[in-house]
Amino acid sequence: MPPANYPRLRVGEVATPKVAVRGAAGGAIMDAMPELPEVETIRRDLEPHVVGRRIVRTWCSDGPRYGDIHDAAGRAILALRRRGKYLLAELGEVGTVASPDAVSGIAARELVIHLGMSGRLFTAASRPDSPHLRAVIELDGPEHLYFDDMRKFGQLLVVRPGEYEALETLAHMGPEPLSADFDAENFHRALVASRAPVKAVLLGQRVVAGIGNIYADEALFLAGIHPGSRSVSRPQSRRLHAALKQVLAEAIANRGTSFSLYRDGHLREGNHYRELKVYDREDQPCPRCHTAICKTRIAGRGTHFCPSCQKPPRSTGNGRG
DNA sequence: CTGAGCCCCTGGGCGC
DNA sequence: TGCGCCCAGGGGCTCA
Repeated sequence: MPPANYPRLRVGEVATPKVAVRGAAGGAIMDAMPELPEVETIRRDLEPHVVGRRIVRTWCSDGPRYGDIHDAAGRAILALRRRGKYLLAELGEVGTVASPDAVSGIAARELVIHLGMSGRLFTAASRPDSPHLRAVIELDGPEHLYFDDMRKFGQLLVVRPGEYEALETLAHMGPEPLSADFDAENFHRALVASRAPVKAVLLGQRVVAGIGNIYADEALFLAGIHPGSRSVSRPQSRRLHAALKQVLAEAIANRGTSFSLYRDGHLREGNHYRELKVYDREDQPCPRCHTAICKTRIAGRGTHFCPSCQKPPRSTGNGRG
């Protein structure tokens, strides 16, 4: 069963990153962890509802992660962008009209939003009845923007555009994996330069942006690379480069992993959840070779891989010694 | 500087 | 049946 007291979305709300999903192995409920595809899905859903609107006022619950958004009041939302797992709402000067000219203008502030593990960002006509509501951004339209976050790992912050001193990860974010900036040769060089397990490099956000635990496991499986490998060959890094693009693009097309909703007492699986090859599939047969999927712990995270398709490197990481 | 590991936080699952 | 421990994880932080 999903959390009984977790607020159900009302009709008209959009994009829920936090939903209940049936674990394929044990029937366990797991959270939808917002990674790049989930955040991008939310961005696309919210964009037509918030861009061009003015922020009338804001409210935040107490806590170090939700303060400092009151400077957003009085500003128009010029654009809603995404960087890695962060949402960036570009805000205009106080009092300026959200005209098409203003929308194309230069932002005066940025509202930075990170959903953490359980954050939900959605628009609604009225304040949702939730014990985990952390922030309200009232707009000059029929709907307001709400941030709900059960586990309090999310973050809201208003900064001057591009000034991310308080956000170390965002300040040092690597290239967007689905953009031309994500260069295969640079990616290979970065992997070779690090002595950390390849999965830890993917999760680090500095070499490539937006990769979380699910898509790290999926991409490494697709590329046939052991997640604990500390050295990758050029062919391997090229496969991983392509696998990351493929996995993320497919997940976006499916509106992200774990987007099932709890309705009328029934659980429905998310669109991309059923496409997962290794994540949360411990002891189930590998879709490629039918070997049982293994689960271990790498970089402090649960890590799933096929021990047959993703063999650990012997010495140099290149099968040819 | 870099990698490893802990911590934050909450609720579901499960062991005793 | 009920209590309480353990787990999940993104990113910030500390320590070696």
